[in-house]
Amino acid sequence: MTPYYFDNTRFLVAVDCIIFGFDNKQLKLLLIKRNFRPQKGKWSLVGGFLEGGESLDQAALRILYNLSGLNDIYLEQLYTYGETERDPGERVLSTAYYALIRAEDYHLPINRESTAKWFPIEKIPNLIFDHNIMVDKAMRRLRRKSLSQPIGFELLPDKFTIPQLQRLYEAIHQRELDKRNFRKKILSMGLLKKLDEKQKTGSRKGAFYYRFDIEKYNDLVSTGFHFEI
Amino acid sequence: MTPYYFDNTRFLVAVDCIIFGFDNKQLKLLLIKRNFRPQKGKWSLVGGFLEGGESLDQAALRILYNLSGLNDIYLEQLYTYGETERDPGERVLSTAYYALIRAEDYHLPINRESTAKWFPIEKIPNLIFDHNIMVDKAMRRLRRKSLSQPIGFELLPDKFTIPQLQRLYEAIHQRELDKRNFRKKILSMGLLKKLDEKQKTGSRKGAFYYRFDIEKYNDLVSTGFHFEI
DNA sequence: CCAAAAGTGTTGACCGTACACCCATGA
DNA sequence: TCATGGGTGTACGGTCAACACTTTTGG
Repeated sequence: MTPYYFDNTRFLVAVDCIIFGFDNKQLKLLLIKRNFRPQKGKWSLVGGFLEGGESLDQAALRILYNLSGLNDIYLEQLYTYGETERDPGERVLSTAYYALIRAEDYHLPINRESTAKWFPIEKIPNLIFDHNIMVDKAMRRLRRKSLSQPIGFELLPDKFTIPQLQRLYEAIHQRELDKRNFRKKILSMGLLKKLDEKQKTGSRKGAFYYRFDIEKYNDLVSTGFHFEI
Repeated sequence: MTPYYFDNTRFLVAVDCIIFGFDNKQLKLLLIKRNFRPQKGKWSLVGGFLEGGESLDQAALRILYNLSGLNDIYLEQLYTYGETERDPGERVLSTAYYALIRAEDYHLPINRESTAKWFPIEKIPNLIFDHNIMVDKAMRRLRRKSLSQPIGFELLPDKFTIPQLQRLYEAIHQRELDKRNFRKKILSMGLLKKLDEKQKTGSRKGAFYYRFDIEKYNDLVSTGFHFEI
């Protein structure tokens, strides 16, 4: 590579991840206790610095993999924060990503147990720098996306019940939904395959499991599809 | 400032602007002929490198100001492109912004006349690097935003007529709209103030001018407002 | 047999869409 | 007087929201 641009300033670039999870009741966020300066000991998003040979997306995947051991995480770039004083230590740009992970897939690595913790989204503590702003933006994006794309399935196990899915949407939108209308709407899209199996925990009667029909989804996407809860 | 992060790689960061304009018929994009290597002579978005003391937003404003002399431009960050090989000259991250400018406000500076040019959005040439991808994303964002926020007013003069506004929405969405339904919808939001003055060019009868009612808009925004065309 | 969650339909209000004719005026 | 774009109302169909009772079964 020939260097063309020698004269220009170079910058540190961080990647910070807003990691959402769902435990069948609450929408949660994974935070860590920062173990280096500045602001050591305060809660923060999971993050790291962009390295020389990797793209931004790759850096986000690396950071998530190091934390969780998971590889196939739903991930989307959110925004890049570029205020000059956002990190009091030194000037750092930060590209924020948000991730959706299935609680069941996730097991905290032993070496993280002491420092990483899930927080319900209504109880996020004060975070370092501009991280609370990032969380707010991620929350708004998740709400919006969940209305026009079936993004919620990334937060649920492979097999799930309609009441489970409804609780997820209620957690994302922080309001109660009518179960008749919800079921009607969801099923009318034709994206769920009903299984012959029932979930027996959580109720006497039991709720049928469903599976997300990814093939039908891809068909619909390719024909310009839009769905609303 | 104490340096905390010495060990990490630093990166060149560019800011590229997708500049939309509207001339009462077509939606247009302002492009420039690149006058430095690599890929000198090819069409490109307007851009520049982020400098030491400025935020990303400030860099975008500086770049727009240098090109147009305009200060109060509608500007929004779009996405940050971080592939390692996106610039064949050397590794450069690029944060893309999109801007909406009123054609009437804009006069090309003399020194740019030979190199900057408006292109109708249906006729965008091949651009350098990943700039066509940026343009596509900006176009989709503009379409989406125009449905939920009255963003279109940024592209029109202070006083405008309903048919003018309709032509803008038709250009953004690339489909024809019914004029009765459009007028009904737009006026029902109560965001337009009718003036006592008519535009006499463009038709025999003349069309009443309207002005965007920013105060009512702010009221509505603060009460959680959503509008669709 | 009872508590607790799953499952099921109907109706009225509202909204989006389709559609055709008159108006004002400059040339 | 005529060509051109501006301006207006109605009716239909589909979608959203509100609403209450029955089913299943483990304890």
